[in-house]
Amino acid sequence: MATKPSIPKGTRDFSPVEMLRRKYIFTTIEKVFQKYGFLPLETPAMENLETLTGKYGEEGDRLIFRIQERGRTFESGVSKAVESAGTTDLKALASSTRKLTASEALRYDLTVPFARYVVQHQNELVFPFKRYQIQPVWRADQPQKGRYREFYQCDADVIGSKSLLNEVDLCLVILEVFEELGLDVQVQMNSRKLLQGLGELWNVNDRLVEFVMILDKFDKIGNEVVEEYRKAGFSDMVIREVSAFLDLLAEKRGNQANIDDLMRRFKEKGITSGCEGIEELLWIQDGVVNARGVAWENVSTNLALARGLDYYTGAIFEVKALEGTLQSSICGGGRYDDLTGIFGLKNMSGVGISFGADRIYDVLLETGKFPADLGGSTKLLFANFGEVEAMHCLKLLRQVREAGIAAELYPDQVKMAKQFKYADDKGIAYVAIIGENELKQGIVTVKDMKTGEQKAVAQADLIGAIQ
RNA sequence: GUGGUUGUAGCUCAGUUGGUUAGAGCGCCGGAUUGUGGUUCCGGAGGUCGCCGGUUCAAGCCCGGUCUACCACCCCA
Repeated sequence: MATKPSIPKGTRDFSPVEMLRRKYIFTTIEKVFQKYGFLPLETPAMENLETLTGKYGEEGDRLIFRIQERGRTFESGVSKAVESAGTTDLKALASSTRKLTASEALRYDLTVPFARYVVQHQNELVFPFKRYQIQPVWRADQPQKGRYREFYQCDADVIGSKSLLNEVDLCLVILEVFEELGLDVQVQMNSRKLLQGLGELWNVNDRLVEFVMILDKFDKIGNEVVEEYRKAGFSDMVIREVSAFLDLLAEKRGNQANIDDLMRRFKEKGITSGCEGIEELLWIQDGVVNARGVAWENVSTNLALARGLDYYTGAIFEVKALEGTLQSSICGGGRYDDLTGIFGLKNMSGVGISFGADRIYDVLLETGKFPADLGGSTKLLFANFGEVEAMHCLKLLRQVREAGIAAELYPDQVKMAKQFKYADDKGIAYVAIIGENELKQGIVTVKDMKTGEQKAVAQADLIGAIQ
């Protein structure tokens, strides 16, 4: 017997009901993007491997799905590797074999392909270039709740402008999208410059990435990060400073006093990056408040926020749902000063955000926030009484459809119970009955499936009867 | 990639210290109702117990492996 069919791990099928909900999310996001002047872009599912490698850090490289090409089997890769390396040492061969068996890969995110696109088409684009992109991405990760190997990202980026107005605009996009979706969220901001300032302040810049990664765990494990710093071998001075800093943070996160104090210390020591970082964050916050007319307490600074991506250089954002049980972020983004530099185009600063549609879906489902009626279902079903009646219905069917009403004719002449059950299962609002009697009299019996009421109307009045 | 939990009908789950033919509810199909769904009543179908192997006279139950989903780490949307 054939084994049960299945799909690869971390991937999903989407049923019609699920698709209606997903489209609701996509169109909500897309409408906001368009309203802010972003234009659509699509790039291929696969990129050249070298376009992607080295852009997401060591861990990211491992999570890239490589495509094994025709005629480049693992065996041929191994033998070529042995040939060129002149060794049979397994470890030495592993990496070169991988390179020889794949030269293409599935996209890992939308930002890097976007950067590649900008560089390739720099002469045709109008800068600042604002694009949005809603497409699936793939990661060879270990699946978990809210973590898939194939999922959609909804990105909006502005490239070719250093203005912080772009950051403000993107914040407004985030707030508007979640407002439209009816979801309470917390938008957290931080700045790479500020984090670098901290590094200078405590003299840990030689290990800044490691330092920041541990700091990022603060939200999750709290003061245990102090222990992590100790384990990682940071000096007593650093540990003392950090833990005092964290105490302040826990007490009054994002508090003005906290930030003022930090600013004062940056100034004393002449740490310009730290000062800039703080000034920028305050400027962005002012802008958001100014635009909306009111302070928005759900936009806050989180000095312990980091984002793993190597390319962020300025402000960074992360959004978490305040409802539901999902702890991971549902939207993230930031400024990157030199993303296109690696592809040969210098001085192209950009800033972007990315919505995780699949996670947003999970949260909306869990919290019951999807609208009850997402449309998509037929409004009127013509019952089928046989060939003569069906032929007659086709005319009416066309009229109803021309009026913009989704309608269908049951394709088979089967007993009424079955046709009504079909209408019921599909959530069809009305059933039009034209049997022998109705045909003779030129009328149609219309049944309201919700109330069960039934009335006979002239066929010319059918459309009026179902609105 | 490392460690842990899990898997029985389409769905949610029972299944005793290993012991005849593996159960329930919901759903599905048929009938009561040859022009009426959602309610009611009657009947029916559907499972090599995730997959492969082992122990045993005997395995849904014990052991090993593997896959999936989930959880922690890592990282992230």
